Amino acid sequence: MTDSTNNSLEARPLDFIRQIISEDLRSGKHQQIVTRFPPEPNGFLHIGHAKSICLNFGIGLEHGSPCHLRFDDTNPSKEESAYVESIKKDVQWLGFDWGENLFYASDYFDRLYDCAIQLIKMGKAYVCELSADEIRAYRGTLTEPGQESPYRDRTIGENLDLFEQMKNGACAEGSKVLRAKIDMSSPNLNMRDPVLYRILHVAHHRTGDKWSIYPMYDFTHSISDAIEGITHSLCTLEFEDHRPLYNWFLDTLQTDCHPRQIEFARLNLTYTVMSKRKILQLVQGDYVKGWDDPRMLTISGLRRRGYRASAIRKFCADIGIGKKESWIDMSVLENAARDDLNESAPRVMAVLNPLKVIIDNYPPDQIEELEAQNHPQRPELGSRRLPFTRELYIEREDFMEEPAKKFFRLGPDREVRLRYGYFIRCVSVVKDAATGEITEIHCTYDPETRGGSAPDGRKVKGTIHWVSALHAIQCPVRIYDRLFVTANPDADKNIDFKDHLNPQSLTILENCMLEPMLAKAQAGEQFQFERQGYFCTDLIDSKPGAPVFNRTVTLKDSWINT
RNA sequence: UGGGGUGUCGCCAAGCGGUAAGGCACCGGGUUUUGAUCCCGGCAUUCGUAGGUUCGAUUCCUUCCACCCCAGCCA
Repeated sequence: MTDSTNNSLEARPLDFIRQIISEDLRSGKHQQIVTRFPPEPNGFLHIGHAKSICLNFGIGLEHGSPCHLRFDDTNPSKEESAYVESIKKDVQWLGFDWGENLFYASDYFDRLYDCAIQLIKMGKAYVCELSADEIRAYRGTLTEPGQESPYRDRTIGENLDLFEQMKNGACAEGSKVLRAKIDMSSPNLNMRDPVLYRILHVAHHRTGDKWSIYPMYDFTHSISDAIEGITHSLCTLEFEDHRPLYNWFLDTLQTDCHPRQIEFARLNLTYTVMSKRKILQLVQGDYVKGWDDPRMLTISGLRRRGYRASAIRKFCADIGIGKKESWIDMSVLENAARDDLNESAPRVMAVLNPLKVIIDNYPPDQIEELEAQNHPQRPELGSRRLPFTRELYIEREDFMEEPAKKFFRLGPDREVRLRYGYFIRCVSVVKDAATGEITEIHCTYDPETRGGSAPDGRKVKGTIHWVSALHAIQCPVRIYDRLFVTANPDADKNIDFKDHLNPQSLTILENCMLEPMLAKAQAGEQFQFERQGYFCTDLIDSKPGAPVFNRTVTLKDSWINT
């Protein structure tokens, strides 16, 4: 099994980035490669980040080369150390290891400052006192060139002096910025004298109040990559326009290392939103219960939902890497979870919506123990014993008083198999006189069919799950569904994406009846509830002896589609 | 109307001048004490468009079309 998994992985063709890397190694351009995952600690990681993590760390694993984890912490007004911790936890949980290579852009603030001084001395940077609005106005438009700032031709000495003042906290926020002197008429707006440093009188979660100026992304990122000896700097498509600027910094400063920036398409998934801004709105507006709400496609939400890291890695491998703006169907993610859990999750019986069954001809005080396999395809996972008694619960959906045409389950005078139990036949139905609701059904069992097969060879169309009423444990099960009802919640700019929220994304079932061994389930343990889906005990809300279950994903169901 | 990108099956995605891999989804059939899994089979004479080069083009050239990104002192 492991072999076939490896083979299929090896058989997978290389994506365009891995092709470039292979060629760089083959040609001798690089002896070793170094990649990096550079998150900004301003939120939790989500499935889109997982794509980048699997790419960067995956390449590292494939080549026995390092992949750095570097926090791009240059905007203290939005960043927190709590996010740093959650990001480290999630990357680790996904199964990746940065080893000694944990870095922060803020560690480079001194060197970045030196680079800025260097640019000023080269006449390639200047202190500009235009306001933010003026800078925008001077930048020009997409079709018209910009105008040069009146401060553009200050002397080097003047610039040095003013930048020093900015650094010392002598200037008000917004009063000055340091800008690169490139080309105000460049068709690429990023080259129109981009801002390098802005004044921010904000304490930084790592450097405290040492700085009152903070470097901007483009400047910081390119130099940080060079400092760390990154060979391939992988980022998403929207940075394509920034590549000339990335290169300009490294060329102008003549750094020893000049990484190659390569852009790939970010992940879009149907029935969800991926932007941090929107995810933050869902959290802060209490549309979900926190960053790790199991409906969220954050790494922590998926973990709580019951996804294993291996499922997320498989998903990332399945979707590939390209430059085309793509929308991956949610079913691909769900399928990755099923595939992964099908192999590993022990099978168990759980009745979500109980209907009492009384077996009239079963001795009232008798308790039998019936053997059930933990995983029919993997006998090495062993078996367990299930108590069988006169009163049971079955799934309400498994009984129809007037069975539909292809309904294989229980109905009046119909016989079905209780999984690992007996064949039972329904003999009568009891209803609530007032509501007409079925309150219990009476059946008879065939003692000859113990274990589930008939000596006379007769067949039965359906096998249903059950649980002994006397022994079942009652506990809540949370049924999660997709968070949005439309495939692309933010397709229409005139409609708030939150209007597409699925009101049924969470249903809490309070009196589910589960087989007794589940009382001992450990937090985070995954199971297959036979014929229902994959479920796990909630990491947060489960108490010892009182588990709370979350539905990770349903089983495929060809009946429901008929 | 400036610049940068992208267009191969419903959704992803291989293909790198020699006659369209694979996954998801879907549809058949088989096995099955989970209507699950598993197993077989089907699923683009066609690669955004129109031309050109070539014995031969999804792959090279040109035209046009469509879509995405860029005017933060965010990343």
